[in-house]
Amino acid sequence: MSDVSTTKSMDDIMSLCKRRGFIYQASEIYGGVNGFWDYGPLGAQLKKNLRDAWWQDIVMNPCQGKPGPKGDPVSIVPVDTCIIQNPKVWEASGHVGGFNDPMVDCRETKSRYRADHLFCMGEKGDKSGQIYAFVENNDASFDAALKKLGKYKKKELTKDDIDICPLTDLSVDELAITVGPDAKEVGTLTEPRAFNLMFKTYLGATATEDDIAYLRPETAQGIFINFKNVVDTTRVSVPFGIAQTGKAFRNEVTPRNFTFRSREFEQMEIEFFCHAEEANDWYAFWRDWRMQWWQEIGLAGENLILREHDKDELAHYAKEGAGTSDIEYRFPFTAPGYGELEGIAHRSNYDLNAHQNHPDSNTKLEYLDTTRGELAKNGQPKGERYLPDVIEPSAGLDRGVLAILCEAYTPDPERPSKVFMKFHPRVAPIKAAVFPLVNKDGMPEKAAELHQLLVKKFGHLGKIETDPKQSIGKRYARMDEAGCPFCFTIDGDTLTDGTVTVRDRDTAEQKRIPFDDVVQFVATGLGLT
RNA sequence: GCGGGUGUAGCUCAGUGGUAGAGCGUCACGUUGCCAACGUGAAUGUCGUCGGUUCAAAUCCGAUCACCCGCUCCA
Repeated sequence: MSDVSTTKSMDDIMSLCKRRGFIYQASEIYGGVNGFWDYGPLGAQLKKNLRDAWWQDIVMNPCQGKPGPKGDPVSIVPVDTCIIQNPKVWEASGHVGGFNDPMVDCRETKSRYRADHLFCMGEKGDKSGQIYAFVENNDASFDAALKKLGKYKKKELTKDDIDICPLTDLSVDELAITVGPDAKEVGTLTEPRAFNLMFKTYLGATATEDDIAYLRPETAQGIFINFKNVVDTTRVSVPFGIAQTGKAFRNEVTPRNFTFRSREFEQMEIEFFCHAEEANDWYAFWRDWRMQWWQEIGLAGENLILREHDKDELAHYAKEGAGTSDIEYRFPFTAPGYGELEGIAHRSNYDLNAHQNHPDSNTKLEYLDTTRGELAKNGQPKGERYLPDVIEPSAGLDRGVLAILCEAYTPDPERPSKVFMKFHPRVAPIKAAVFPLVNKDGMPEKAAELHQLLVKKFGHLGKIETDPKQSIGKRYARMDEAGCPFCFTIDGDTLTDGTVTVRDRDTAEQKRIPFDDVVQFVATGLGLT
């Protein structure tokens, strides 16, 4: 395998992220806090640029003008919903149940099981003998437990000779005489412990159990609960999408792999609503276009893949739909495997249905589609009421940033910095740099002039750097590590013949262009023309 | 949550019981004419944290926190 990702060291990338101000450990001066990361000056701009690129290509100019499956323009509107919502939102969505799975650990085999997936067996009528646990719906596990029980009892046992009960029904004393699946010793299973993946907080100052609220574990539900508002107040019609970016929070059991699995993270989500008949086409459309988008933003190589989920790994809401695809990136820490950047899920009408049917919501969420239904006497369709299906392209912004950092990291022993960050110009935090060759003879003044010009023109897209100090090579090297695509150098000739040197980050090659062409050069380089 | 590893300057790391170091980076001044040039000078650390052993701890012991790896988990 010749891919570069396996030769890149995550330690080196993390070290550069710290050294150059991309990403810091959160609360570092207090020893850090597990699962949280702060973005430094370059990282914050990089992240904003990625978010802005998404916003531009999803909300402002959906799919860059690419028409949908039927040839119509893609319609998307934005929202910005709260991190804290009525807790009933999370009951309806299934998060309050699903995010509270109790787990059991085995001290002997170091295995962990979902407590509700474990069952145990003992000989009929024997209240004191050892109990043997096995994994639900796992014949091998069941047979092994039965065999161990038989060996313990020193007789052949069959299914008819045993009692079975859920592990969660066992008392502490019974757990102490239980042998775990795959275990040899008795009493190695821990008591079931709840792993609450949602962050809790309390509304109001009294902080009683009645005031519990949750930080959202995904931004999607904020969109679903506003579906009716958007339909009622905006001139949208199905098919259309609602998009938002924002923070979400999950109390991950094991935050790991730099920012890849953080407890606080930012999502970029679209919920695209369409008629069930068209859902499969829209699913394929979004899946392919989102893949193309990540490629265009700089993840063009073989480290990016589109992977269709197997049936057995589909989430509960996706069972009925066309499926789920992941756009995955081969990170240094996952190689040769991949880690998820974005999931495109066909959620059918699971979420709208759940909210409509929650006993306390009491709101009809059905959409009246006036383009469907039988024709009335006047020749107009009578309309059809339905809960739209949903295609959900849900991307992790922090994961996108991390993938871009990993992809951009390019070792190059030939250059002074030994490494440069090959960001796509669109996401590069520093768009251009202007340097006087030396800090005298009118060059700094000329450089300041060009710098101001570029700031005025491109400053809204990212940082325009300038620096009159130290040697030119040192300044180039710094820009290499920051991933600045273009450096313009003012020298003596600039003052006489009106040209500047432009240095290309990726090739380190230099050429002279007229001072007056610099703005156009940058515009072209950033893909603005 | 389990097991293993790591933790010393911004980064990479040396330092195995006796006055905290190096390289690079950063900053200042000078110099400098296209790839971390050079000269001079400077700043930066409760050696992750807390406790213990000791006349004496970066060093030994314990706990704890964070990160990395393997499990586990992952809407």
